[in-house]
Amino acid sequence: MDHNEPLPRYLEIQRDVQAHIASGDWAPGSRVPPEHELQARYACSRMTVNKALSTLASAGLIVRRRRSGSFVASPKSQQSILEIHDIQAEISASGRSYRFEVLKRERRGASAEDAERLEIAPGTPVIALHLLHHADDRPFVVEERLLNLDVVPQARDEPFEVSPPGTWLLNLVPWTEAEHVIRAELAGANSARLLRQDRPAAVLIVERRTWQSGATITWVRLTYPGDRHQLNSHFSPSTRIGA
Amino acid sequence: MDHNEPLPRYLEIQRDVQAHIASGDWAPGSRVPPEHELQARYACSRMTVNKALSTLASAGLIVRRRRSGSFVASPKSQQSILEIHDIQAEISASGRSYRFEVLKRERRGASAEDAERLEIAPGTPVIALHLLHHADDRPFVVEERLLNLDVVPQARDEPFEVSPPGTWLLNLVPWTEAEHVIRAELAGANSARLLRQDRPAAVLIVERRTWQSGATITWVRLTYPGDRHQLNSHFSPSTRIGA
DNA sequence: ACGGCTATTATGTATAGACAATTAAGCAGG
DNA sequence: CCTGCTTAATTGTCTATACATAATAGCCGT
Repeated sequence: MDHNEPLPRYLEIQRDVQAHIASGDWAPGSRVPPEHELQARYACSRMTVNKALSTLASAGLIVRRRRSGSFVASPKSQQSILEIHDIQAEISASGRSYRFEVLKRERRGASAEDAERLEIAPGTPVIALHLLHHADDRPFVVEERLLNLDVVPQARDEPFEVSPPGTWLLNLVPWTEAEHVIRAELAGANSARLLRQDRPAAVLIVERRTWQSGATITWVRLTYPGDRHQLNSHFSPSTRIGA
Repeated sequence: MDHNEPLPRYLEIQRDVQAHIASGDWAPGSRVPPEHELQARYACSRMTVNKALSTLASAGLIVRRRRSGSFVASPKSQQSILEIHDIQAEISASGRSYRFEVLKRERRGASAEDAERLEIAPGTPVIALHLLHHADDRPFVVEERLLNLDVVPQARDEPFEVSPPGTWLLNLVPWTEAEHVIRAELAGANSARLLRQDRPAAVLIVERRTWQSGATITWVRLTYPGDRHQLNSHFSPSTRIGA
């Protein structure tokens, strides 16, 4: 068939550890067994374990410290790779005050549109949200979000009064894949009103989907006033190699 | 000071190889010396060489094949990581016909603005270009570009008649870092005219800078009609590890 | 309590050697 | 000339071991 031949040992170990992390079995911040322990468990040499863990470390899934041991990286560190992200953090980082309001919160079975956006079956329970984020009391971005309750059942009764859903999710669920679609549009009546733009005006629309090992966690559409916001991202081809 | 202590051997080798690639000394497709040769040259064990080369391979800078050896990767493979990219390829891939015209081509000493965009000293020789790309004979995107002749001297007398500069660069120079700034604006008179938009209209502006080991290669501003184009990107937190 | 010394633990790097897997290249036979 | 076999080059993986390095934890003397 596909790969009947056994995986190399280091990959076997690597995936095993990865599975523990992805499943939440080993929570962010918790300790990964030290090399000598894994060595015993998998009956191999320390170099083999080391290769597995070093790879995971360079991929950012775990953090390793001498004498202390290896720890599951907090989702925080993943966020920095995206660089387009947590709105609360983004605003706070620029020294402005942050505030958000929930315009709508609804639990429902997925509509046809919801189902397409989350790549799930219609009728699957979801949470639909509309929010408005403010920076220094000026409207900053409109957020429309769908949450897949099959993947994040914790959201079922979460009121999102303290933390906005983006921040809440980042602290709760590690994601393994993301997709962005970005476009420019003329502001519609509704977003212009919410964002207090004089029409005609341009808006920057970011639609993002996030997955955790294959299952869609959330879909979000962010509508920014074009003249007041821009996206930045800086990256290297893959793992950074040079200095 | 900073790091007086010597680098680990494997990093020393890794950077040495990387330097040969970045400088163009070892062109894309050319062969990297086999492990046993580097082992002799650096007077170390093969595992050390292996670690250096394996890292470069996982970073996509080289490709390794058993029995054949290791080869400098073609910049082509790096391109797929950016995913926002070669306009010619993007249009051709969607089955439309591609055509471009050079509206302006000028060689000059960097102006204050040029200098800031390329992060170079004013007066450094640059090439400034204005282009218009067409898909199926409809205007697709306006390109404004600056090329740093210190890094890419080959561009000095390149007429850009066959390939547009983006494609030309991708095939010539490997990049090690890139930065994007994305925003939405109302179309100005000039871009609306070139892109044949009815005003008011929204445009999506992408500004990209590309570096090769610290030196800015090029700055480019792409202006897309907002209603006819969107950016897509799909990615995992860092290097893909799993299947 | 506080400060500093020491032992211990875990990772980081390196070595020398071994065998496996892949495949290009050359060679022999038709 | 083509076909198939053999050889050899090169990377892939693994082991066992060693020493270096960082940092925690505990101890000790004040």
